[in-house]
Amino acid sequence: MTRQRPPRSDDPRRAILDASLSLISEGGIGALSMREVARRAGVTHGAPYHHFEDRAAVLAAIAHEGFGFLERGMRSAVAAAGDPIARFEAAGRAYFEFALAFPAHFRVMFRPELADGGAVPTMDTSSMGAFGVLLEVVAACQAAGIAKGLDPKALVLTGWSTAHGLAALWIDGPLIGKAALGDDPAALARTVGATMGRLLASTVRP
Amino acid sequence: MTRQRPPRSDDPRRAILDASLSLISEGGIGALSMREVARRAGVTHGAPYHHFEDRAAVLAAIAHEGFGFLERGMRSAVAAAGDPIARFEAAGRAYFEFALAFPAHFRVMFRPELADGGAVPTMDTSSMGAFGVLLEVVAACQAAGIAKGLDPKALVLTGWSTAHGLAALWIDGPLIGKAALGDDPAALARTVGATMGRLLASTVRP
DNA sequence: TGTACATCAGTGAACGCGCGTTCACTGATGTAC
DNA sequence: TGTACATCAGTGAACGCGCGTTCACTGATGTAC
Repeated sequence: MTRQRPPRSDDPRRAILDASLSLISEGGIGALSMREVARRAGVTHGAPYHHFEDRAAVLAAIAHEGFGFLERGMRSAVAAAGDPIARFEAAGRAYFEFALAFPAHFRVMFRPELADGGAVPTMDTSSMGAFGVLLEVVAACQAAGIAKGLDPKALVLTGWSTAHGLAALWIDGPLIGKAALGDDPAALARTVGATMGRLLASTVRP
Repeated sequence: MTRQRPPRSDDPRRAILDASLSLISEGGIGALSMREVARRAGVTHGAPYHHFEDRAAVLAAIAHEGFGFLERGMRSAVAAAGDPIARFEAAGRAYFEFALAFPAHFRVMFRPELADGGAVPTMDTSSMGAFGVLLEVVAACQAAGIAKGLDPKALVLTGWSTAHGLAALWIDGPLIGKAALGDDPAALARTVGATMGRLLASTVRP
């Protein structure tokens, strides 16, 4: 049988993506330049075009990878949590932790207008996985008597907004109230998660 | 007494800011170019430098203006609302409505890394006004027996994150679940606001 | 009312720069037989 | 094992472009007296 051909060097495509990600982490999407990426990857500026058609294709690849990471992170966090409210909190915290761990992916995923016209998958299609996780979690909450009177989709949107807002505030600049609440992101996530959890728990009449 | 000298033309500084805002609304901060601004304002590319020292100064002026709009919007919305929970909802909705009404300001305010190094006021100082509004509202809630057991600052952060997240998702691209929830922003704000309000209300034992 | 001056907004040429992208080419590494 | 060929990653020169910023200058509009 025919062997798979081994990569000729250590995955040059990956090297270009990684250089792009570090550039975006440091200076935002605007700082992503194909020439600087090539410099960081230690090649000449023509080389990246062997792996990506153009700059937009690099952004599209990053967004695609990011949506995958996000969904997998949320799924495994939810699976590891206990009761329904804990699962809801876990989903939100996984979202936030994804943003912390992959800030460049996060930035690209939610700025489609910067991708030069539609190369980045729209959230309506690509994010359905992560959206679905939240829907399942909310359904489990309501089956357990939590927040029974509320529209499940409204609850999903509220939870998503909260997690996204906290992540965006953290990533895009000095967080409001950072001084008052501490600048430990894990603590912030715990604080907000616990607040939402307590609010949900209070909907259950003993 | 000496008359104030009337403006020589119709506020050219304003014209430059407005051209910048429309550019940012359409293509993000990256689309703000001094030369394109001049074109839109109908002047040559040297003219804007009579009114702003450089590109970063334009962004700083926009951010400053935005923080003012935001605080005033939240204050008047809160003042017009009734009971404490309604005031909390009103503050969050005013935040979202500000982002809808002034998307370019909103983008600039929360992307300090793009302002070329600190010309944009940091949120820790400039946003204290809006932050203070939320703190007052939460204090009023707790005085009325709502969410008594929760840390007020945690509640403020949670509310802020929710409003910011909804706004960021709306502005930065196709909102998750837009298809499921409708694409009317006012309805979204009502949905999320009402959800938070119901959660808060359920903390009150009759 | 008239004259001298100051200020202001805008002009247009010029600077140097980094960028995205293309392209003919090189050299190394693999496969087929 | 040896030879011919294909593929792949990278090279480096070249293209045209829009950009931020500077600067000496013009002309209109105001003020002082």
